[in-house]
Amino acid sequence: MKILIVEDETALSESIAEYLSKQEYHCDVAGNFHQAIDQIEYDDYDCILLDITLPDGDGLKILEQLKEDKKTDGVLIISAKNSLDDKIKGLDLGADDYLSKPFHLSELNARIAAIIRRKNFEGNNIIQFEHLCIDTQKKLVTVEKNPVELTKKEYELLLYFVANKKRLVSKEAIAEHLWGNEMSGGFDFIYTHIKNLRKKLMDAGDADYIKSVYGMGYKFTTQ
Amino acid sequence: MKILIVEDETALSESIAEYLSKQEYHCDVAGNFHQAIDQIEYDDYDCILLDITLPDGDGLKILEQLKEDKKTDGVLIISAKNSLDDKIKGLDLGADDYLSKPFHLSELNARIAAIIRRKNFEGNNIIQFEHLCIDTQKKLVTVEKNPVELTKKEYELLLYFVANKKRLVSKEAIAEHLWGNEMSGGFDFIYTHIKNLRKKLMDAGDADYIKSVYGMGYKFTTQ
DNA sequence: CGAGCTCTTCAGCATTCCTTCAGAATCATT
DNA sequence: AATGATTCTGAAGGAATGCTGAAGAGCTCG
Repeated sequence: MKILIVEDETALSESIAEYLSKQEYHCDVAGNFHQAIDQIEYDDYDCILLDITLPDGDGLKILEQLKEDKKTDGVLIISAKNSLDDKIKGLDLGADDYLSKPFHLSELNARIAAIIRRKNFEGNNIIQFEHLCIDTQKKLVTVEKNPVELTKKEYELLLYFVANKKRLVSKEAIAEHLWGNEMSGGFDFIYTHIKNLRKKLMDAGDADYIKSVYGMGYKFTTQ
Repeated sequence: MKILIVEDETALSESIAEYLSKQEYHCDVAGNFHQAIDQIEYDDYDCILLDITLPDGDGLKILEQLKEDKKTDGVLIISAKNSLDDKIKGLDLGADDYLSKPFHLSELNARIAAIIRRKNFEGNNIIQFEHLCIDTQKKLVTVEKNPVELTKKEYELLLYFVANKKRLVSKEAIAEHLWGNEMSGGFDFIYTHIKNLRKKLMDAGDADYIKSVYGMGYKFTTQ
């Protein structure tokens, strides 16, 4: 579960990040408007904590941007402005919830849990990424509505990629995740599995989701 | 790790510098208001030890200056004035911590370690410098929001430059850092890597961050 | 036990990157 | 301006990494 914290007061964002990290969330912090836009552009988050009062651009503008990209799911607004007006504006723009400063971390935690629960329930165990669709209950994978038949390892590999979509993952990380760091020789089997997964996905649609990064690893993304 | 010590009592500043140097910190000393301002302007520090009671200007003024430049991160105030009033003033102006004279060097060390740890945690994901943005987790580099694809060595080189931004770095230092002082011939590979890195950064944005200083080395900075 | 599938190993090939080098360009000094 | 030192550039060989297809090993199920 990845959470983006958009907050200019470093003391606050830090303590939130520290607290949430202990709750097994993976946190990124953006301290200003531009960082936030960049992060949102390059990664997908399960939940975004958004401070409306940022120094270099109104947090509401970020929300507008998110609305354009249809990514407003899971946005929780944090703000010192607890006027009804702001609250309405925020929720109008598609935010999921609203929390006024100051707040207890435990309450924040509860709200986040609620948002994520709702998102998961809504998504009904179906993970979607571009034209790729994974039904984790039926273990059914489709690309552009064409079914893709994967082996167990290929399926696990795909899930790992999707869970870390748009992120660079090293071969070591993949190996550790799929084989539990019992590695004998080199990374030959990873090459083979990736080759096979790639082929199956490209046969179904014709986009190569798996990008190789020389000397670094792989990145599951578009283009 | 670079630390600036702003302190007029040379006996004290010297013993601090000596102690911290042994802890693998790189120390600069400023003995008065103007020296401090110059140093801060010229270089970036991971931590600034600031004595409030300076002869030619109040240390708090330095803090105000730092606040204007938004560089108050990592400031540790040292002062004989241990009144609550001064403490509050200092922390209000954005200082991270406050230490009253006299103090044990070991305590100073602990506080510095805490500050640097916190700063690193903060900067965990994103390093930003002008229009350059480096996400160290995703290993994603952007200039003016354009992604820049770097090779391993180029990426390491960039990280080294950014870690020593605004500082003159010699070819020898770069070589030692990237190749671990196993050098065969001249510095031809550095030339090549810098050329390539420069080209990629300038293709993405159009500012040359890497300034060559004839006979000295390089400086990563603007203009 | 053996057919069918999956996982792993391996060797050869392809790609990308690192380094080297020579010549051109730049700079400081005379 | 001329000189020598330093830096930049583009091209090319070699090293490292990744990809591919095929074949063997392991597993499951009738």
